[in-house]
Amino acid sequence: MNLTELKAIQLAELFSALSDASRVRIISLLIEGEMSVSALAEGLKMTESAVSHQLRGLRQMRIVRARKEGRQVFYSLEDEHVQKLYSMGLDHVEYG
Amino acid sequence: MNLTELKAIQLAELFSALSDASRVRIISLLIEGEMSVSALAEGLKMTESAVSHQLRGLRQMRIVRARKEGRQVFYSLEDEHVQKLYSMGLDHVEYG
DNA sequence: ATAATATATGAACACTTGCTCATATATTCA
DNA sequence: TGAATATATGAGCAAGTGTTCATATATTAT
Repeated sequence: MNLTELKAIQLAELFSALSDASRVRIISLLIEGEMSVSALAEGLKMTESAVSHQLRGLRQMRIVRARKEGRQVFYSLEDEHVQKLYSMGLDHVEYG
Repeated sequence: MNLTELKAIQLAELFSALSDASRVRIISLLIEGEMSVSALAEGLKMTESAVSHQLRGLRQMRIVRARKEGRQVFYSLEDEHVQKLYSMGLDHVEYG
């Protein structure tokens, strides 16, 4: 297949989105529907700042999308690709 | 789904296997069949030491398997899970 | 306007990661 | 046995990551 270095880097970046337990947990919540930063922070027992920092990275990778409503910002998954990767990975961890 | 912290960590570890361009390229070569450390090093233009260090990590994550033959060690993918993650990720990068 | 609330951001720091270089181990060959 | 070859490993280091803490920005309520 002779993967180009560029694509190797892009692939690595994509998988990096799920290479941290906090981000995995954020995504696992967003799979169930959109959530505000503070709701995520409470659900994950993380500070809002830490969640916000992670969301920023996920936003830049186009993994999540932000929707502002008043002073809250609701995040949701950008598309179904990451969700598919997530569930395939979970299968591997659970029954692999 | 209420992902446990343990599973979040395991998932993150699994995706970490593919979160670095060198490892992605190693895996992309191993998808085509088993290879010795030196063949990988040459194909990837990496030192054998660097390749060996990465293979060690992949071995510990049970992503690759080692088969010794004389003084060479041939590596191959442990199962098809990672290959599936890889090709799904590649789809996303190429047409996503 | 002022205060309160929700989120974002930057700096700082501890921790991790991936490499190089030197060295060790194992195997084959002379 | 000793030299050569293939791989593995440990130390050290530069670069990257994820958090906290302080502060900034935006929005709403009084």
